[in-house]
Amino acid sequence: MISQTVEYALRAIVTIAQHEGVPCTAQKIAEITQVPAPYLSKMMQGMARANLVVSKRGLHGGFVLTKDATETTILDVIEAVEPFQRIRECPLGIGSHEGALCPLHRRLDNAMETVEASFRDATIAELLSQPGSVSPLCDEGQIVTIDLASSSTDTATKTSTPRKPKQKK
Amino acid sequence: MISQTVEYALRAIVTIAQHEGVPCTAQKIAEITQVPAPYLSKMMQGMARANLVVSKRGLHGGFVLTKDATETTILDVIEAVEPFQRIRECPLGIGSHEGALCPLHRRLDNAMETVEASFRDATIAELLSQPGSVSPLCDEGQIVTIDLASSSTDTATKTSTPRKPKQKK
DNA sequence: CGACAAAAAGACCTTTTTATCCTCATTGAC
DNA sequence: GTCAATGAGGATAAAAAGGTCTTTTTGTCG
Repeated sequence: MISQTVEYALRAIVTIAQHEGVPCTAQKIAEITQVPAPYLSKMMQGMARANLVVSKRGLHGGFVLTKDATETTILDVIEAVEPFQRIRECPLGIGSHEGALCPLHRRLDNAMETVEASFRDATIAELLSQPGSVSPLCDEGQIVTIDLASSSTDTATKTSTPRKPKQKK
Repeated sequence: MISQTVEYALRAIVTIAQHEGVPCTAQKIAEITQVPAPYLSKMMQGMARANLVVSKRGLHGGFVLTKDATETTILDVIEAVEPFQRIRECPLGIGSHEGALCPLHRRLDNAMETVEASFRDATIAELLSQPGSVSPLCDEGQIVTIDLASSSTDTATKTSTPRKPKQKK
């Protein structure tokens, strides 16, 4: 129901949001979110075009949120990578009055409306670490961050370390 | 959000339900629902396997609902053609406790849960013609039915698809 | 300035979904 | 029993989604 691409995009945005202000390279985001790096790159282009993120080239470049995490919604992200499709008129060409859908399509569209509303209502900020909750992107207790020091080889020692839901940098 | 296949399947089921008890051939259903005939055939096989419909071969054969339209839900139809996918565990392998999703995936799954519930709650019967409502499958006021009388020779306004002479063996 | 790091862009490949075709098996009417 | 209508099923094809690779552009830093 939610496409792979949308899933990827949301993971990426959450990751960027977690690093508030510090540019994340496509490579790093890909590692953290486990999204194929070249594909993520491509997606990020779309998100940049949609003005969700700003890209900075060159050394210490990467992606940063354009707006605050409280001002970007899940729906924004979805729309950026593939338009959310509501049913606005009858899929069969016949008898199409604007806004007058048959019971079937009305039902389907109602469900979509609910989802759309739910996603429009959810900001990225709400998806970040919250007290008493599991951390974003599912790593129990520990937030996966970019280790700016160790740049090349090893990736984030993912030891099942103490649960400390505190966003460190 | 709703795949083409699901959309087709629902149109087909509604059409069959409208003809309460009278078998509908794949050909007829395809015409009414504007679904590619061979593709619809394939789908119907799946629905028959899922026990939503019973197929009858031979002359005057076709498809009929297995149960009453009040006992089949939209969700049943969806499940028949492609399983409804909830998020049960973290898509990233890490830190997966059962039932403990991160805020992102919890949000997404919540939306899915709502949709699932909505579809489980909606029976096919509710999608049929209702007083004061637009008719099923969007044809304003008029229900599209199979014309049983004119079966053999050329029938109504068909979209540039002349009946091709079946090659005999 | 020149070397290097990073995103942008676009060509290409793979898998899944959607759609078609053709032959066989079944069934009811006569 | 014969025959024509009808679904079943497999093989194939076209289109879309998902994914990879290479080159170009743009920026930072020494």
